[in-house]
Amino acid sequence: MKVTIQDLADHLGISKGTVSRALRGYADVSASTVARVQQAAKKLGYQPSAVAQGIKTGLARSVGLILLPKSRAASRPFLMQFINGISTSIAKQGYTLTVATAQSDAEMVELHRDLFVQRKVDGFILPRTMHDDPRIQILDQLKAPLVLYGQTENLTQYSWFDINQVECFRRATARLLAFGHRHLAFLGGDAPLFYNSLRRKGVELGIQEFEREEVQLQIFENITTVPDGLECAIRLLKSPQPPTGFLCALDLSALGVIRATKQLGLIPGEHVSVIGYEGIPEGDFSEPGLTTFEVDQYEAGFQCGVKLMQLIHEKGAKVSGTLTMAVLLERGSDGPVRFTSTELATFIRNRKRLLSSQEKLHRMTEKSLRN
Amino acid sequence: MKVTIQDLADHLGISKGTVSRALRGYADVSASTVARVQQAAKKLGYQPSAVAQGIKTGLARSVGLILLPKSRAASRPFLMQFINGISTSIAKQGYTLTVATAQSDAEMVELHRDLFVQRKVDGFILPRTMHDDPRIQILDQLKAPLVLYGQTENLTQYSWFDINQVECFRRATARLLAFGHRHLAFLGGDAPLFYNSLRRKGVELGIQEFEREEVQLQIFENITTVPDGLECAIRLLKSPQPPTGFLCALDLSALGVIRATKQLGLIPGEHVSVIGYEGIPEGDFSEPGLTTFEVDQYEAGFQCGVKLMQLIHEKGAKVSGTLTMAVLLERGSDGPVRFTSTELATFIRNRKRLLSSQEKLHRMTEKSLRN
DNA sequence: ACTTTTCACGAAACCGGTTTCGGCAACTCA
DNA sequence: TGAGTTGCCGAAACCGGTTTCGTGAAAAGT
Repeated sequence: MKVTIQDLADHLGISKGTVSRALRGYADVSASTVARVQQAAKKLGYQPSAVAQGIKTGLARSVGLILLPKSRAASRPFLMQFINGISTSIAKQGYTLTVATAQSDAEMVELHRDLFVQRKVDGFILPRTMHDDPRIQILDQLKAPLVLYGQTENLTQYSWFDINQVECFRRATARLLAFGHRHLAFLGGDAPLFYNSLRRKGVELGIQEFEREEVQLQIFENITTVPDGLECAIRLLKSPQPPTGFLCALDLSALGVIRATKQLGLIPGEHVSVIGYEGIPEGDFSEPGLTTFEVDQYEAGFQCGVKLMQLIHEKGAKVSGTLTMAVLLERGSDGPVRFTSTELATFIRNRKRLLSSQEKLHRMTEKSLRN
Repeated sequence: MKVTIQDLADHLGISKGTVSRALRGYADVSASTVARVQQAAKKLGYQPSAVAQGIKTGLARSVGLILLPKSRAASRPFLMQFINGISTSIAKQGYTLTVATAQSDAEMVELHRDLFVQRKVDGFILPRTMHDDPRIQILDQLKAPLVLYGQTENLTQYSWFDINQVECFRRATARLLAFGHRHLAFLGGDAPLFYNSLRRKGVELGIQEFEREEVQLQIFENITTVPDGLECAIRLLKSPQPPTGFLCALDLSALGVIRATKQLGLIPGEHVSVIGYEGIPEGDFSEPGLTTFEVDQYEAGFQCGVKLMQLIHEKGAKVSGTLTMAVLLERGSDGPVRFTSTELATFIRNRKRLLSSQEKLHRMTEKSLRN
């Protein structure tokens, strides 16, 4: 049924060793034999079994990517593109991508170990790097090749790829300051993940560089979902000194902030400014659209794949790190400051009056135009 | 460095054959030896190489999923959950998921063939089934186990899992009819994909079952993106007999319709009704929220994985198909009919007057309440 | 007590490739 | 023409497991 190297050798009347050498491109095979073998291989549809090859070479020709879908509702809109990037970059060398999911951090570490000792994969791409990432520790022990998508401590020891998130948030901060905002809030994401420190650092850097006036900054962490962002923003906006500019580590929390803004009868982008990070599609469907940094996940996956291939194949290859930028999508959720913090607080206190009268007028308008 | 079965055998002073039999659970090994072997395996951290195992068993212990990311901007929000479902269902049997991407239909077919003849995977899950799916044809030739996520012709020959999309769209149609809509439009998706026929059939069925009054239905195809939906809806709404209810095969096109509605100064859910399908997160962020059918992609992946494991392991296992339902998320984008088609046309013609006066009133309101 | 069966394990073949080694034939060079 | 190269290929070892086969010793049966 399935054609093996022995079948091919028998068909050609030569030994399987010669067939193998011919196909692997060894020098000590005559050009004519190579041609004959290649032709016959194509004719019979022979392709070497990756499994059988792996046993001698010690390589599975596969790289691992282990995901942690925290909740069943979690959506990763760009996973497809990240996977696409990895897959296309490693396909050139005959590699494929093995994807697995873990339900907890502990299980995730185990999975990495098992997949590597079972030789199901030859190396790993580690997304969502943490502080003192336990995956790195175990893979170090096993001397498993790895590439980080993100940064961590001791960066010189590993290959990694990342967006310059510090710079992104520095620019976002400078942007809001240039718009005249003086009361800012930073809504951080998952505290244990390394990206969070970087984004916060960017904000702090942006404020530090700004020397014209005094700036107020409030910092929060673990604001990772829309409800988180909504709740946090409501609380802040109802306080006596509400921020007029929100810097959100995640688009999701930024969308929550926008919702909060509207619930209070404010217009996002006019009364309050919001900037997010990631570029998820939802950001284009909120009203106004979310100003955010769009990350090219295909490129990220591609670069991680390239780096991992280097580590696996070029023995003694040195590790390398790469930083790139995300592009700012200027949509409508931020803009020149309209109110000072104090004015905003007053405005919000009057929101009920505003809302009810607006609604009345709206109804009147429509009725008068019904036909 | 890496501990092999021979190392383990030497360490215990027994033959590697016995070690293998002990670990595989053969009967002809004494209980005491089994215990000793298992203990030593755990102590030395021995795990059999999947590659080496595969050569004798002929199995790679991996299943394939090949994706087609049409454009680099494409987002599949629930891919994560689909993958999670597959991965968890096959992990029990020691299987992992191999994911690859193809850039064209032809490449996709090739990839399936190559991955199978190279024995990188033991079977496939095929999402997004097409009419006369070329993947199925080639995999049939190779006698490769496969499970469809979706339906196709000759369904009795394959294992498959799907949402009852006919029923979903029948219900959606019945819902709009019950709301009093009598002019409907169906915005279909990718014409070559099988789901499109099913969803259209559901709409036609819903209308057919409705016997009270005459119903107008307009059908369109290949409306797969937000701009597609926007453009199509604008055109329809500006026509002399605009539909008052839109049935969209895809949430994305439904979101486009909602945008169009607003551009024309109409209120979605009041002046015009829109229903989508899939349950993408963006649908919750449009205003109003999109009424749609939410598909449990985790469950879909899980069931596909289970079925594929059966095909691979239980030889002579019979194929099986499963239909389940998606749940209707009733958000704000649909509701009781307000205008007949003719009234709506008139209303839309007056939209400019409406819009400009609304805006004026809005500005007045705000100014009067500034402080 | 002798045969038969069962138990538990070692030896070896095998899976489908890769890679080393050795040798024959042709070719080069003196 | 004989010795030394070189080119090309077959034979066989090897990779790390699984599985079959055979056998010695202990247990069971008569």
